Amino acid sequence: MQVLFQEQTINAKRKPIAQARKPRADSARNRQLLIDAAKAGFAEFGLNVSLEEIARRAGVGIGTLYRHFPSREAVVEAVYRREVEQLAEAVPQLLETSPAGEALHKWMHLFVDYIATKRLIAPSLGAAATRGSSLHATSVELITGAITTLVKRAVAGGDVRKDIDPSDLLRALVGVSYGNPDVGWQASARRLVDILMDGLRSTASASRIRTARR
Amino acid sequence: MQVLFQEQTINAKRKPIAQARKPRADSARNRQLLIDAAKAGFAEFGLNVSLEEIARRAGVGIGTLYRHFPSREAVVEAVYRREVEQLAEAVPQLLETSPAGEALHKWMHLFVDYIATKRLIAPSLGAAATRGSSLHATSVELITGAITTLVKRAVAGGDVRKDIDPSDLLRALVGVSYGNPDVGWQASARRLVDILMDGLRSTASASRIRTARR
DNA sequence: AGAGAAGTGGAGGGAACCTCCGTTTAATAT
DNA sequence: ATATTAAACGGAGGTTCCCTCCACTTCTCT
Repeated sequence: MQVLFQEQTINAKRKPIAQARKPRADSARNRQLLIDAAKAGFAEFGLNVSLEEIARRAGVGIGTLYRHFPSREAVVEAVYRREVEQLAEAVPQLLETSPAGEALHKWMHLFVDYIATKRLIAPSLGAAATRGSSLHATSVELITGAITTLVKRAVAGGDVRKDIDPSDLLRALVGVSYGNPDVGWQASARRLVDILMDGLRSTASASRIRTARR
Repeated sequence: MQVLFQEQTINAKRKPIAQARKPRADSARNRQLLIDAAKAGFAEFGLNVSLEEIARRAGVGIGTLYRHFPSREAVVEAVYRREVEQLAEAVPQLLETSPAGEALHKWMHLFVDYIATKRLIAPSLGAAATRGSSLHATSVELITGAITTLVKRAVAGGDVRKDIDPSDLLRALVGVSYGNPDVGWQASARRLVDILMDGLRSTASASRIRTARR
């Protein structure tokens, strides 16, 4: 006790300016585990999985979940946010391991998966991601950046035709993924992506399909 | 007991075919009270009012609510259904008490209110009212019928110009009501409705505004 | 008026939400 | 290496909501 007091006196000026200590490793890890568990839970039980089930799957206590995410909506938003980030982060990784054309193709399939989760959680995402929100803006930016990079590289590598506007391609992907809300849409979207990719590759008919300007 | 038996014997052939007895008065009344309470509850507390709160407001037990509506979604659907019915039923009543032009005008304001509730409960209406459902079909039919009648009468009465396509007008109303999801949209929609009505009345510029065919 | 069908109310069991706080653990100081 | 301590953890438990069940009441029809 005396020692304690002495120490305090000696270190009285210890924190003149907040010098944050390194964040704990387990905290970050648990956060990731929770997001993974949430995504899996949504997929398996639908949007109304109990938060306790999510915590159980992540192998953490319910209190931990609530410390990381104060509400259900915060959980949903985190899942969505990470989904978009992964889509963006996949780009360099794909470009490293595959030729540019193939990288673009694979990414387009990832995009279909992304839309699948987005559709699933959209109702609960609610106001957080409406047109105009910062979340929405960030997502659009990240995704546009990703596809632009991929297209540029594929064009540079001669894997796809030169007259591709990345925004048009993105619109095509969205169009392929939305609008058919039946059960088989995901498989259908995948097939359409493959066809789209074939179209991109063909240099022969470069003049036949003409994408609208903007 | 003997009497009982006799009666039964005498009336043995009472129900050769299911002959429903008249539904009880209190049942119908409670149903209405519940729908009213639900609409009020949604407006006051949002879409997640507890069903118990709704029952309380209606002055009935929770059991009664559940007998009438087996699920939350059923409650929401009933509210929506009645909203549409009221919109249709308002027509003859308006035409009785107002000149045809004014009746149309008033109805258009009712329509804005209708959209307000519809927007509120849409998320929970979910699959029940998607394009293609019978609920959706019925609603479109009722509403189209209503506005068509009103327009016809107003034209016949000389209150509005002759070149009005009811479907176009309906589209305009929808356009005026959707698309601006901010807080002031309802007031804005009302102002636009008034302007629209002024436009309908003016016979002078009948050629200036030309509605697209279908 | 009396019988019985139909409807009612609300207690109660179960599930999910969320808070609170005693315990544990990782990061830092010694 | 050890001590210290801020940060994070876990989960019991209070609260709220959901929904079922059934003893009781009320309405309709004879």
